Amino acid sequence: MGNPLPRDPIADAQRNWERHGWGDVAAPMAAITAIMRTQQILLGRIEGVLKPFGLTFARYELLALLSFARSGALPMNKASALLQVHPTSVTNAVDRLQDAGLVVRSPHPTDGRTTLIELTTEGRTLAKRATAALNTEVFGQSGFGSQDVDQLIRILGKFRREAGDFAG
Amino acid sequence: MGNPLPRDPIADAQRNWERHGWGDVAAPMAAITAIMRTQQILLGRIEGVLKPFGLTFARYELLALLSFARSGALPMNKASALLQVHPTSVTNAVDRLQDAGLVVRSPHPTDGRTTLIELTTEGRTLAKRATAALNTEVFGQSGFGSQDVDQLIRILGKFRREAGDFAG
DNA sequence: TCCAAACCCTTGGATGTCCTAGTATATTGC
DNA sequence: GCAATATACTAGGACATCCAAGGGTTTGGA
Repeated sequence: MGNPLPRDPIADAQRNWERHGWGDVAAPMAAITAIMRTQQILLGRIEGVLKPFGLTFARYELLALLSFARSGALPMNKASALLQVHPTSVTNAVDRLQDAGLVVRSPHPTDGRTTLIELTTEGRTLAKRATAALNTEVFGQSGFGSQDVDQLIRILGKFRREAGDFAG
Repeated sequence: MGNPLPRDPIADAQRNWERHGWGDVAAPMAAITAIMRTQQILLGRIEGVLKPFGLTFARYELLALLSFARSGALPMNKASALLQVHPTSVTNAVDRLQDAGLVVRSPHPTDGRTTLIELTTEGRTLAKRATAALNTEVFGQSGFGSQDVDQLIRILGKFRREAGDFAG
């Protein structure tokens, strides 16, 4: 699945769009396709780094989120909102993290509907180690120049706000 | 799963990273996380537009790829390489597209190992209609400014080349 | 010539995501 | 106070992605 192609398939697609009379949306199409592909590449790198820890990106994200919560615990619906994934995805991740002994479910003290997810000691330790690995092996050598990083944060931040991700 | 958050969770994460002594990689982490989230938003829009056509993004991509091939047919391994997905993902997509009558498998004329995927007439028609819908409803109103589109294409193009996606 | 290595596709299994529906608990309104 | 509505989580199902392994076909070197 891996050898480099002789030509950029996205640039080719953009030319195809123009050739078929869709020149007005060819550039945004190319930009969006590039985002999809870049995400795929980055996710692959991240999963590769996390694999030795027995973690996937989805589980890592939850672990990291918990590790930054003051108490090390969060309601499931809060985690779902912050991670911006469907509640059932959180249920799934918690099931597996709990099986691995990294988190535990505990009842909410006042709301009987709510379940709290709580980091165990091993969970907290693993989150720390996995974060260190990601920082060194992925974020520290992203391949984006410093100015490009700023541009991405600006452009995508504006996009996310307009898409209704957050107020501000 | 949908109300806007009061604050940008990625900006919060970036602050958390800085607070924990990872200031040197906090910005790339934020940029990468923003790419992941942006991809998720865009994929959601795309799937929403394709749903009425009975297509998913994976199936649409294959259909579109075939519709741009001169002969309307491609070997499966070629499709796998161009779409940059695992061969088994192509097998899966072709199974479903074939069930829907949009493509057919045919043997390669000279290489007995290879299977060609070929568009049917319905497949070609549906590809056209789905592309028109995506152009109008997603690419035509991406929310990215024209200069931002250029920046994204430039930054992500460089990234993909350095990641080994294509030579050039 | 002929057999081992390389290549192509598919099957089976693990994960993750979403949606729909169902159960349990809280909150609201009359 | 009690019924109607809203909220929180989970079970089951549809899809997609990857990896590992298996069976058929081609290629290439001894």
